[in-house]
Amino acid sequence: MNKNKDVVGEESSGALMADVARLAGVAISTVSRALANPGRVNEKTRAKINAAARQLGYTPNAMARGLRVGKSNIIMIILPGSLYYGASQIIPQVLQSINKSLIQGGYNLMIANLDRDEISERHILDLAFGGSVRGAIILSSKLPEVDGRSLANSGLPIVSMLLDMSDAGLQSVITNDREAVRDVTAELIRLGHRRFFYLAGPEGNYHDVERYGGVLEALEAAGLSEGSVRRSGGHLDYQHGFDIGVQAADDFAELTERPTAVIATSDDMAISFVSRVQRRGVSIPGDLSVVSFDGSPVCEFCSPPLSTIKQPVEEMGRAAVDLLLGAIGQTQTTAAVRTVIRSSLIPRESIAAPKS
Amino acid sequence: MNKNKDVVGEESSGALMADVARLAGVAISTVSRALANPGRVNEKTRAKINAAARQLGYTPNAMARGLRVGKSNIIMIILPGSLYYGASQIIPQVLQSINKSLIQGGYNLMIANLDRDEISERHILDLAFGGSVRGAIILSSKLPEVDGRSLANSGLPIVSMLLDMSDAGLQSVITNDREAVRDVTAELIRLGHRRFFYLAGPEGNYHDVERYGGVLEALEAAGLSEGSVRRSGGHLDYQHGFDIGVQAADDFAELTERPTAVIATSDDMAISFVSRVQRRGVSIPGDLSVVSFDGSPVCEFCSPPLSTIKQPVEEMGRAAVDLLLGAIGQTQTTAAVRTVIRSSLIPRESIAAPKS
DNA sequence: CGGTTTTTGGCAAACGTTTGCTATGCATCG
DNA sequence: CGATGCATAGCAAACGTTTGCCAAAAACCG
Repeated sequence: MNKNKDVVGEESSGALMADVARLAGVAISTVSRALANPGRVNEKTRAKINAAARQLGYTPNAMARGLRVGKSNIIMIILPGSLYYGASQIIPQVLQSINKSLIQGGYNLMIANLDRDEISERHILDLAFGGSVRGAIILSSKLPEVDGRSLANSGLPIVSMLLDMSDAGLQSVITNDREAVRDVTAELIRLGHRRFFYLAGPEGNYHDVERYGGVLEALEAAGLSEGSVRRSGGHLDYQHGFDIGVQAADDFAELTERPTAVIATSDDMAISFVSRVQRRGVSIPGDLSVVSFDGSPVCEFCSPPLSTIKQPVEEMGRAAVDLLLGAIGQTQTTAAVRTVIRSSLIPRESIAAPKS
Repeated sequence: MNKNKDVVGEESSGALMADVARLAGVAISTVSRALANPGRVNEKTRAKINAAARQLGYTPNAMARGLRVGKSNIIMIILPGSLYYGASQIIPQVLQSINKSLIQGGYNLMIANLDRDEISERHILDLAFGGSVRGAIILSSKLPEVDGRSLANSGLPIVSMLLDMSDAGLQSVITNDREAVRDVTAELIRLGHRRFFYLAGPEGNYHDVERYGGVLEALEAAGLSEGSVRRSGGHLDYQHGFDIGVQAADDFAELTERPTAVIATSDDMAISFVSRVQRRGVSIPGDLSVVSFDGSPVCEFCSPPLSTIKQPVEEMGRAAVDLLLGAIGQTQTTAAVRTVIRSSLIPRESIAAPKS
């Protein structure tokens, strides 16, 4: 469009390596080596080449490079369903953390959404098999697989996050869901609670299984029966956490012998649940203690401030990237391992000893 | 690794177009045309080719294609700073909406973070000038620019979102910040409020300027002086919304003649502010009405439920993608236009007439 | 049935890098 | 002083597609 006479010889097509070579008075191959390799070219020539490159505003073409070396520098993150829940920032935080680590390693992050349809699976497989991406971080329990192509044998390094998929042969970075819930349940028992209300995620979901497992372990350890806990929810996804909490408040209201402590599998559930039962006159923590999972910052500003188990999202993201980049470096596929990073309870006023 | 004798001739390198051609007994070029072009090849040959492709699990190499045609199918979204705020899901929602629309158009989404450092700017410029991306959606008021390369003259189609950058020549998809705040302020005035407290975003920030402008417009229209509103905040970024609210609660407590209505520029600010002033015995909406901006779902479950101006994030995302893909189709760069999608107030219990 | 048009398929040249191999220059060594 | 080695630079062949151009075949027309 606009021809500016000065230093930036901007053609609409952009400067090529050949242009740089010409300007610097060397061969193309020398330019390539000067820009990428370390000591392969004379320091003086390199300086000349760098100057020429800068003057032309030269940027190497990533696709040409990728084609030649057979590698891309793009990592794909496979997200299940929605990117956002009610108030939880888990996924965005993961994204942020992963992206940051990736960039430091010279990689770029591409988003892939794995919905329940075949289209999105095919899309992801095209990315994987089409050489577009160099590795994947997956936050879903289902590996895309269509028409005999499966992400599992794409040859790509894959790391699982949040879910333990080491059984499926994937390096997994997870938190100690079960243990964390067990500990907080034990603490509630220690405070004197004997009847529990559990707000469940989708039936069979990894997190729900683990977290509920934690509750049961604590009950058993304290000699309490499985009947001490009532489940609510179980049919909705985590992204509908608010709805689950609202529903659960209704369920709760109908109970004759009311539990004294609530364990919610996500902050969203806890937040909407608390809001609704308070409206019905239930006092927290007077009548009911509440604790939930995720560690959303907003919990601090609820009334009362909500106790929550904080997931170490940043650390998990970093760890996942480290593992992935490590795997990219190797030729060997390392045996699947679990990397567990501990969650920790942030105790706040929503927990107290039961009244009676 | 494992050689399976059956249908999936999976070499570690993957099937090539040449393999498909050989299996189908045609030339490479015919395969290319059969897979991409519409009517250029006989229906029967095409069927044979499709069968062969499927049998081999063939996936075209995206980088080779990209190199040849000089185009990628990746769109980059340039995000300023953090991906997550306190409880607001604006950015994740944008991401989700954009990604969804993009995939339908056959494009992929790459994330680029524009921090305040030169590294990230350079990174983005490399992406833009290196042919990696086909277009960009930017959520920042600053266009990356380093060493004479500037995103502005990268030749890429760019669409701005949330911020009006039509002055800088960018198509912009925005909401009516100013008007929405003006209307809600007017409504508060109508209810009888005369003294306002305004929780500000960072000084000079587009959204803050617009929203505060809306307040002032409403005041003026009602014949109230600019002194009717006190500002608090202004030095922190939106991502520290909770901190702003906490701070503002302190400021508020020190005022001798207290405002009766609060207008917060983000839900986060409102949430933490409300939490803190309630603790000091301020009753909402009895002593103080509160309204904020964003429309975070969590506002419904605050006590009292918070009135908030809901941004049409999904729609804006869709619109931005439509514009971008439109611009990609054209050779002409269309003149910069603003696309405004209206926000709307979700009225809840946090607003009432002032006491006296 | 020869000539003309239309369809269909193949050849080979791009696209912009990287990199193995070779050529050159220069210093070092016997 | 000739031979050997080492550093540096250049040539040209890849990488896996797409596509302009041409050839062959088929269909159509007079």
